[in-house]
Amino acid sequence: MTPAPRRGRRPGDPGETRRAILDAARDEFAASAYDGATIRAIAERAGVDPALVHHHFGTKEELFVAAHDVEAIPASVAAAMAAGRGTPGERLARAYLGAMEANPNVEGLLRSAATNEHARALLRDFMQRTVFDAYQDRIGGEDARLRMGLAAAQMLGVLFLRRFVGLDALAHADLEDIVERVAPVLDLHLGDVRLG
Amino acid sequence: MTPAPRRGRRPGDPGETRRAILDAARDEFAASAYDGATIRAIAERAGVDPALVHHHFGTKEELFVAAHDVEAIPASVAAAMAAGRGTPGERLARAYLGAMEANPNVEGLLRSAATNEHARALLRDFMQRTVFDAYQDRIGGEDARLRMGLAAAQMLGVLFLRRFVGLDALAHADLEDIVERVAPVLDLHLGDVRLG
DNA sequence: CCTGGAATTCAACATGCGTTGAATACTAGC
DNA sequence: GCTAGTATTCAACGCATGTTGAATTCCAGG
Repeated sequence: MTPAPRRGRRPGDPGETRRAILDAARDEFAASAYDGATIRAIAERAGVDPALVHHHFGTKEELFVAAHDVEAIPASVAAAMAAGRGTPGERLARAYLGAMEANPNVEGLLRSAATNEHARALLRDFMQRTVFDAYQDRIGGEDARLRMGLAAAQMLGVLFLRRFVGLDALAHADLEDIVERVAPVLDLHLGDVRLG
Repeated sequence: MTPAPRRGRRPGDPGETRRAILDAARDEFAASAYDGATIRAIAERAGVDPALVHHHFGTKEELFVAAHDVEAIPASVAAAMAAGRGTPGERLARAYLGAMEANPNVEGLLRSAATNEHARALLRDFMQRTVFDAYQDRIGGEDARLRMGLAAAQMLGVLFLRRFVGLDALAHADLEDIVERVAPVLDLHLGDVRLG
């Protein structure tokens, strides 16, 4: 009994439609990665014609970039870290693993980075410029970036096996349980981090 | 001046063509992952018509499975580990990281597991049945599988950032350098492993 | 109230994909 | 040496995809 969708502009705020498309794109990219996600599927999820997606966001790559505005993430992670309890490693692990699991952005970006050149560049720049640069001077030593990379690798590998591969041992484990075990690794890699 | 390829069977061993196709498939899957790799590209890489790929290996999924016969990997890894030097963690790290970097199989499987359901199942089964089961009783404790998962996550995350994302700090680092830093993490996760 | 522009759908396009069936060339068993 | 089967290419089908242009409906400014 859904009334046949008619042509032409609708009454109401077009900004809402824009947001709906962005949300749909985030979810679809997270579920199927860049190459697997189709404009048609995103449009359907948003209850909209595929052509409208192009009208608002241009090409598929531009939509991907628009949907993965990662600049907002670091602030929320920093807040979670400042409010956290335990050793630096524990607070880092809880904040980052939590953020990665909660944010479809991150899942979409990671899934796509494994296959798509553009997503790869986006993730690389995000990690290097937005994350690593921010911690650079709070971590001693000349090999600071290598050690940050290894710490990131531990957390990212967990996400990979937990969400993408679905490895039983990790997929069914409690996140706090994992945090407890990942924390000492971060402390080992990073040494004494001064947070905040 | 390449002679126009003529129709019909060629003189010589057809097994060689089969092998060429398998090699091409491995490389192409490693470079572009399951969804990105096309039968046409594989065929071209092997210097062969796309239809021949189907004739020999059936559907694309069947080709993927045939190209990723991972059963042979554990044996070579075990050998590298037995001959290795250093702590258990060091030997594990060197053997597995080395094998992952040397084997296009692994790269293709990992890249594809991020997006494709079938590859995911293949990798999951490989890790659980072929790797984890083999170490199960050599590692103490009830949470052995969780700890193995975390150890695997550290190594896998390194590969992900190094090869897929191309994170500078890891991509340009010497592998032996990484081995030295990953080793204590494995020892931390796994405790005292009895190798061999 | 009228008019220019923005939002929205529809229909279609070109392209690339996995796959198939027929046609041809070689090989092995009788 | 014939004959059944296999290896190989060619041409094509059917489908899904990203993208575009025209048609229609609403909104905002004069």
